[in-house]
Amino acid sequence: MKLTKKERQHTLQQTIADTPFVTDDDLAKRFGVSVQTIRLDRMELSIPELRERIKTVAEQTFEDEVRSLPIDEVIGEIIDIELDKSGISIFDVREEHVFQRNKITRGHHLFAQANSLAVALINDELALTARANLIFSNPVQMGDRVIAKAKVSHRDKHRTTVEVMSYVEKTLVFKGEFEMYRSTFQLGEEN
Amino acid sequence: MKLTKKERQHTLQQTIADTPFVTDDDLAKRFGVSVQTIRLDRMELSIPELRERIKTVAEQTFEDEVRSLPIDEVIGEIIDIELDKSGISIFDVREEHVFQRNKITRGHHLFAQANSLAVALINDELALTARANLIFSNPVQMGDRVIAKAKVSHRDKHRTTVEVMSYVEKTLVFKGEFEMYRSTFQLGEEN
DNA sequence: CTCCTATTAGTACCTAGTGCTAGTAGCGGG
DNA sequence: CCCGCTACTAGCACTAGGTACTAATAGGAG
Repeated sequence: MKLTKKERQHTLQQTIADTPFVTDDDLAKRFGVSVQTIRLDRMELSIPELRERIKTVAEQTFEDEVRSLPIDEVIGEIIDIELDKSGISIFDVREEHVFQRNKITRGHHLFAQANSLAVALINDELALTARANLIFSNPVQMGDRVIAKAKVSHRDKHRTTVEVMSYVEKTLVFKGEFEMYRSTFQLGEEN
Repeated sequence: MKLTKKERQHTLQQTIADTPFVTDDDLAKRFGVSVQTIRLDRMELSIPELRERIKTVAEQTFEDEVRSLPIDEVIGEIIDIELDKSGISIFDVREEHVFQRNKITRGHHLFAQANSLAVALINDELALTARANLIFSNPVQMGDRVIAKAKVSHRDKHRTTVEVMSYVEKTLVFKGEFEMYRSTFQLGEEN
């Protein structure tokens, strides 16, 4: 038996969300209705045409790429940064970041957020972590928003020490001291 | 004065690389030639049409999204383990684990491997990292195989200390001391 | 029986092209 | 001076994957 309009529209929405590169023609065949019906459905649900959907996805990538040039490969979103001084990043803990059994955030994600932020802070061509001292003071649950605050505490010719404190609400959940190695040649101008 | 064919084609290639969402019409106006000339240029340079370019970018994103989900559970492959005593895991460094600029492994992947191994060693329901002391003694390149060896060095009622040494060939690249917190209630069977 | 909803069919038009044929402008060689 | 070559331009038919619109039909509720 065929689906009702409501059922079909609901399924349609799901199908397009899962496989956005599908044409009206494909959909019509899949649901056993005419192309026009699919078009009416899309209109009612305000789903744009295939080309617009593809374009949106592509534009997203392009924006991401442009944005990710300087603040490259960061875990968590950097919301404020002053090079060689301080920075703040946000990391929302989702399903894939926790232990399945107890829904507690796996330590390496907190480390990754803090370490990424520390790397981003360094105003040099090359920045590598040389040493780190970590304290995981409180477990972080799924759904928590972790705010990491980093501050450069010491700096000499080749080494920069960064202190990162990560909080959920007002609670300190992680503290890390990162000794970062910098390359000698500095670029000076950066954005 | 106008550009020669060679100059135009070279600039065209650059322009499309920079702004892939540009139509032949736009390009024709930009270079002061006809649309047909642009089409001939694209053919000679085997540059696909706008829609194909957009589609390629979009497909890339879509694949990336799927791929980026599982930074999951155990990082690296555990090849030997004796609970509460010692363990070994292998981690092959690929493209997605390194900094784009210098192809050096990002620190959090080495941490993740070591920390995962430390967690796996603990024969308890709940194992959380409480503290860690890390030394990244040598940079790890793309393509390297990192072998992490973990050993339990100390154990009391609630805490277990695990020492992890990671090597590429015979070179120590990472050393970590993990203080792990265990839950009291033990299950015995685990994998 | 009539109104309403759901669906289908068909037309004109759009964009950003491909594929093809044909024409022109300028230049060098014989 | 015409011949041939390269570079460029123009036009037409056709394509996919649509939009926008009109019209027709089937089936049920009141």
